Amino acid sequence: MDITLFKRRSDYEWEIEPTGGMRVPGVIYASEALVREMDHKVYEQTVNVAALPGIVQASYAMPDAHWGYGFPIGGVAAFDPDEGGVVSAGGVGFDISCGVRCLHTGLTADDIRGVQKLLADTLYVRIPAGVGSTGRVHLNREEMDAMLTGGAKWAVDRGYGTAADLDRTEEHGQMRDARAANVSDRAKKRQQDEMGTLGSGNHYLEVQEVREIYDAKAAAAFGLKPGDAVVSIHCGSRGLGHQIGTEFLKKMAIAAGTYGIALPDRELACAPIHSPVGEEYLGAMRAGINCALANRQILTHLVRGVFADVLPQARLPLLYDVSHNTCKVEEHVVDGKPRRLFVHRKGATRAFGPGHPDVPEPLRAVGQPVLIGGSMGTGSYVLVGTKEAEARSFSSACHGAGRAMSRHQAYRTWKGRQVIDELAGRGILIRSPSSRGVAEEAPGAYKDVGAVVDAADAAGLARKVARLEPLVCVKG
DNA sequence: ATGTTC
Repeated sequence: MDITLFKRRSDYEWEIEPTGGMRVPGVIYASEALVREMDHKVYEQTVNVAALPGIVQASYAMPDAHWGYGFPIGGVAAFDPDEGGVVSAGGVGFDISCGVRCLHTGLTADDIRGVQKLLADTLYVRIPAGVGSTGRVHLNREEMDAMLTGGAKWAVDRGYGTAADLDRTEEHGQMRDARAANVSDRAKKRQQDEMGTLGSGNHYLEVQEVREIYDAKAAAAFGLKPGDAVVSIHCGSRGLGHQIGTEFLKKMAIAAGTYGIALPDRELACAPIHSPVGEEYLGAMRAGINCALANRQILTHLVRGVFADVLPQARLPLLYDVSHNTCKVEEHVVDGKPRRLFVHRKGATRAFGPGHPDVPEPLRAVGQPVLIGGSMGTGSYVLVGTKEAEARSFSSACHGAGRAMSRHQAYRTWKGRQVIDELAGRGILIRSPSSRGVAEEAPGAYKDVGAVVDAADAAGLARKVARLEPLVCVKG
């Protein structure tokens, strides 16, 4: 990307001054090197979002931003319903409430290495992964609606996990104001056999080792120390979320015309927050959030079952569960005044700072855990929310490494077998139903996640706490 | 991301 397009606010904050139809500035948080590496489409899309009605403060892009459908992936935008603000399905993303949860194990990485192959094989057999994978949980109409309303709480009520898990999940595991009736029969049908499944693409389940601690106080509060083994799960709302996104993009394209909203890009289809379509989407999207929360909760139960058999001394309490594809109603201070805003985070993680009432009490003094998934070879990070991010990004941070190479290019560059062998040589066991998927997810196809989290840290969006490296990875 | 193009 051409760096001269930006006004440099600091080494990690790059402003696009408002011109043309832009109602607010664009702001990209990244190092100069990351901005230069970004696709020019990130610039265009950040500019386009800034032109939407009711946008507040700025159109933001996180350090891992890349080209998405309409909104950039790694985009954050907040809208005020009282100023004509809109909600956009493309501003949430197709995989509604895709996110990451991290579980302690009470074990060390050495404990894992003793049974690493057995653990990898058992996880692979018991955790359904891949395109169209189905699970053991099958929902009739009544249970589907209960799940869409109840989220992770629904799952816990049916024996998949414990009440303590809910204390460590955003929204306490149950998104309010979800409307199962707003979710189409087709979306429900696609999901009826897909609960407790990982899906495909960049979704994964990993057993990881805590390799480095950057913030001793936060790490202690999070219960992380070097050599600890943890389990991270990255997945979302599967076919249901995708179907909701697809249907509402069409409805919003029509609604935008009806309400006379000038769209700089057709993909930015949106509707006023308080319009019938806007409210219908919000109810369905919240049901999609509950689907993703329930899905990760059932997967957690499956993982605990595997550990009970392979490493029965293990205990797997939840550290935290974050979603990085959402639109949520939050109170934020803008120009000294608190306002109720609809915050879209698409490929961006909520990152509440210390003292925020929505951070679980045992963690509140240090801030919300921010879980960042990396690639199979380079590992992942745990960060913590900061006070500064409130003013900088509506308390948001990056969500992952971001692709540096298209899936197709990665498929042409690597063979799945080659990636698996190379990682095995470094002590990382990969299990996947798709050799092509592994090639597409080769570590070399991703940006350097370390550079991304360093930029997030330096920009004050969140602070680095720990780095995790994979021992076992089940890929979809 | 996605019953990998309704």
